[in-house]
Amino acid sequence: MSFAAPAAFAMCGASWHEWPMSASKPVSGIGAVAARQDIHNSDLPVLCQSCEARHKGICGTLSPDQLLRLSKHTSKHVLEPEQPLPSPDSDRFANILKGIVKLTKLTRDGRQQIVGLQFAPDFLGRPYGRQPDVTAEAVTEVKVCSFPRRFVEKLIEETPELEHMLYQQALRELDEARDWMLTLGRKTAPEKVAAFFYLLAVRFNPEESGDTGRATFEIPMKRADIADFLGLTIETVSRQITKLRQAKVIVLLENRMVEVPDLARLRALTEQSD
Amino acid sequence: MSFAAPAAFAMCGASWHEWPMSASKPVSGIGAVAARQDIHNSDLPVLCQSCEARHKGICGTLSPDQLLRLSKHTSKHVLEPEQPLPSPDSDRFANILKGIVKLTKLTRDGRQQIVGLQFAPDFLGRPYGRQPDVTAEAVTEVKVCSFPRRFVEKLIEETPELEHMLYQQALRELDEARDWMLTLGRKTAPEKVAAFFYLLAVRFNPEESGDTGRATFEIPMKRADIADFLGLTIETVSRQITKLRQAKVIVLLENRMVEVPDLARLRALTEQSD
DNA sequence: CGTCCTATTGAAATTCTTCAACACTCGTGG
DNA sequence: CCACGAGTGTTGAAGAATTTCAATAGGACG
Repeated sequence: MSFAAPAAFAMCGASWHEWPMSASKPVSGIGAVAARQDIHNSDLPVLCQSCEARHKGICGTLSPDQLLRLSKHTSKHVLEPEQPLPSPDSDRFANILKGIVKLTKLTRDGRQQIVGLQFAPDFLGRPYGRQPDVTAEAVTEVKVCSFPRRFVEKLIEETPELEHMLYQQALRELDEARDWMLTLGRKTAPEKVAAFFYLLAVRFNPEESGDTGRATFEIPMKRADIADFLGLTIETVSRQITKLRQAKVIVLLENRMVEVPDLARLRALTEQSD
Repeated sequence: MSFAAPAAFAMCGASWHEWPMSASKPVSGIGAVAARQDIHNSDLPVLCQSCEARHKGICGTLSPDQLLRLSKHTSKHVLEPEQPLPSPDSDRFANILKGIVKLTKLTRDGRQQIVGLQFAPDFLGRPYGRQPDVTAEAVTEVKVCSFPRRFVEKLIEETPELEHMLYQQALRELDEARDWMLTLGRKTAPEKVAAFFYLLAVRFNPEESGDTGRATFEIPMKRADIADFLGLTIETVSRQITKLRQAKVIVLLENRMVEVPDLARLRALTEQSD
């Protein structure tokens, strides 16, 4: 099944703030954050009640009153793969409810690097000043809530808990970015591709990441995205995948479905130690 | 001139928490942050009064009372190049008062990647949980104030302004990390080295970074550090520096002193557009 | 003066990219 | 029903960029 984009959405060009707000449904997530667990569904804006991100995400730090005010400025959208989201310094912020979003950077001659992958319930936006030259695009089908930048910034100022949660997310992203810098700067193509699959395996099979087990998952992006993530060419990625398959480290069920029979073996390839 | 390390300091091994606290002088920075500008020097702990970081840094967000309490747990240290600092998840946090600190990551077989460079008055530490496998080392001579992790964490909890400032720093570091990811993943060796020199030129000559001017600065690290920063080998770095010199984009006065006659020309090499 | 550390340079080897051809899937329209 | 084209992925061969290995030079220091 799939969530079809609203018709009006098809008119959406490259810029987020041109989104037809009339087509949007206000919505928000409520959180199961400790301090707020005593809030009942009935206290909340109608559209937050059924929000997929209710148990996590920034909305969990907000009071019912704040949620209500926010929901008045909120719109919910579905994006198809490749559709642009507000760049992190645009005039709208957003919350990912479902799907994967890539943050990319470009050189003048068109070389591209993915500098971040974000999943639900991540917050998308760069409070306080601009983040130069970063573009956000849907990788998979993506559902988001979006809000006016100004409104969220005001909310942050009056809600230390919200800023706290955003700080946590920033720290997490920073950890991930630095992990990836080691991969980009110092690892070989085989290691990079193995690291990518290992990343996916752990992300999508968190329970069995005891390293003793197997994992099955769908590669959520096309080869070009993988290449842009790893700092390689499509061809090199393809060749390395072929080698992993020949070595029986992975089994490709379809083009996108992968089975890893032995996670420990895959992880070993992540970082050659000889 | 140089700040000699205290004698007791010479015994300091790889781990920060073994620092001889008896040899430390309590100290702290006070900030010229708006909300606190009405504070007089005389209200402050003696050692904060002469702190080099007084006009910026995290201490600027603290009340005189908080500063006083903090200063009781604070020690000041001088580190020589290559000396380790507390890794970002150790049990001590710190504030850089002077010098440059590198954050590095290692693969099992010893390949190294610098994932962050920090300057005064940056805060060193990773509140809330661990940052796996990151090491911090002095690049130049470094002066720091250090504090017990627990104490700072408590301070953060009770001071939203402090958390705000740390959030700002995290966002800045994230921007820088992502900028660098583009360089690591998608730029050629000549571009990488040019980007490195451009970074230094802008950092150390911020006034004249109007791109019309010249810049003179000292490369604050050795070739091995540059290589680890750029994801290259020492030899490649050396060769690219030679080429920049031959092309008269830079003039090497000594091994470490660099003059850039035309910043715009250097910047152009940062990202080939043909 | 010898040693250690840092930096440079050259030549060979390797890795990755580039260029080019081909295969597969899916939807459209004849 | 099949042909066509666009989008995606794979594979091969040649070329380019970077690393590796090895040799040398300069400076600091005892």
